[in-house]
Amino acid sequence: MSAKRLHLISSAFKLFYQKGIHAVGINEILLESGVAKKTLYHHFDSKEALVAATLEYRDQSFIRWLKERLDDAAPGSAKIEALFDALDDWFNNRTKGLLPFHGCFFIKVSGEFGDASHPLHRQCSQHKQNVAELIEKQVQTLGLDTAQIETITDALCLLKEGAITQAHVQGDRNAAVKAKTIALQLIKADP
Amino acid sequence: MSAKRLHLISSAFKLFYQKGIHAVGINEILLESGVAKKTLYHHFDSKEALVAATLEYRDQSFIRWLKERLDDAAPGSAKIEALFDALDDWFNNRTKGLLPFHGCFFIKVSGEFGDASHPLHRQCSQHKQNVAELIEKQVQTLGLDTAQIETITDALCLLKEGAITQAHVQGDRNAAVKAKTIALQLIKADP
DNA sequence: AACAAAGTAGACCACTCTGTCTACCACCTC
DNA sequence: GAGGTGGTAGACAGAGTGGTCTACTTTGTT
Repeated sequence: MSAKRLHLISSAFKLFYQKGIHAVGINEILLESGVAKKTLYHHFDSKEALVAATLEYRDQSFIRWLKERLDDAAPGSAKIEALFDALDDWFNNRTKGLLPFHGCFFIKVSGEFGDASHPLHRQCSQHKQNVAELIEKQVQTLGLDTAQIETITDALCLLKEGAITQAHVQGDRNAAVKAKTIALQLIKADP
Repeated sequence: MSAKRLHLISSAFKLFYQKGIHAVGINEILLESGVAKKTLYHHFDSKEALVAATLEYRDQSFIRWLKERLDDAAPGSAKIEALFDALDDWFNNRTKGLLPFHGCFFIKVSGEFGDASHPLHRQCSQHKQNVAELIEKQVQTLGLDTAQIETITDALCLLKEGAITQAHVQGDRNAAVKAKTIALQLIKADP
C-alpha cells in the first residue's frame, strides 16, 4: 500500500468521522492531506470508493484496538469488564490509536446511507458483526451453555450500542460505566 | 400554523428521515411538496430552520405516539413491556402515525451535526431527554425507591437505544424483543 | 370594496460539488 | 537510457447547492 494512499485514507477518515460524509467534499480532503486531486483519483475510482476504504481502515484499527484490550484480561467476567472499561476509555479519550470520540463511525455512515442494501451500509453492518463475534469469544470464557452464550452476547451488544449512542447524542460520558453495571448483573444472575 | 407550512415540514421530514439532511436539497423538498421556493423561504429563514422544524415535529409526534402506547398499559411491569412492544411494532412497521422504520431520526441528525454545541445536535439531545423522562414515569409505577428508579430508567434507556441502533444498522427486526427480555429480567432481579 | 398576507413560477446569483484532463516531474526497474 | 508508475498543480466541465428576487395571483379580514 502506497504511503500516499494510506495518508489519504487517514485524512479522509478524520474529516468524515468528525463532520460526516456528505458534509465533507473531496477538496477539503485534498487540502487536509496536501495531496493532488489527480493522485486521489489515481488511487480511488470515486468518493464512494474512498469512503469504503475509510470504513475498512476504521474496522481494522477498531477491532485491533478492542482485541488487544480484551486479550489483556483474564478469562471469565474480567473479559466483560474489560469490554466496558475499554468503551469507557474510548468515550473519555483516554485511548491512543483511536481519534477523539465522536460517536461510532459506522452508525453515522449507516445513518447517511440509510438503504440497507447500499454497499456502504452493508459494510457498516459487517463491522458490527465482526465486533459481535469478538464479544462472543469473550462470553465463551464464562462457561455457559450454547443458548446462554447467544443470549448474553446479544445482551452485551445491545448494551454496547446503547452506551455508544447515549455517549454521543446525550454527551453522557458515564454511559459505559452504567452499561458495565447492568452487564455484570446479567452474567451474575443468568447461570 | 399554515397548512402549507405543515405540509412543507412533513414533506421535508419524510425526505430527511429517509436520506439524511445533507443528501436532500431544498429543490427536492419543493418538488416533493409541490410548494414554491418563495413560500418555503417565507416560512423558514434557511434550510437549517426547516431542519429544526422537522426535529420539533418528529419529537412531538413520536412522544405523542409513545405516550399513548404507555398510557394504555396497566401500572407496573406491564408499562415496561408496553415500551418494548411499541418499539417492536415500530421496527416492524406495524404502527400508524410513524413513517416506515429507518432508524432514529435524532441519532441520524446527531451524526450529521456531530458538534455537541450545534443547535440541531442539542435539539436531538433534548428529544432523548424527553423520552427518558417519559420512561422514568413508567418506572415510577414499579414501586421502587428513588435510587433504583434512576438506575432502572438508565438501563431501559440504554437498552432502547441499543435496540434502535441494532435494528437499523444490522437490520435486526427482533432487537426490541431481545431488549424486552433483558429489561424484564432486570426489574425482576432488582427489587 | 380595499388591502395585506400568503401563495405561485421560475429566472437568477454566487458558490460548491465530483470528476476529468493537460502538462510536467521524480523515481524505480528492466 | 527507456518506459512505466506514482506523483504535482491546477484549469475546467457540468451539474447542483442554498438563497434572492421580480412579477403576478389567490385568499381572508376588516
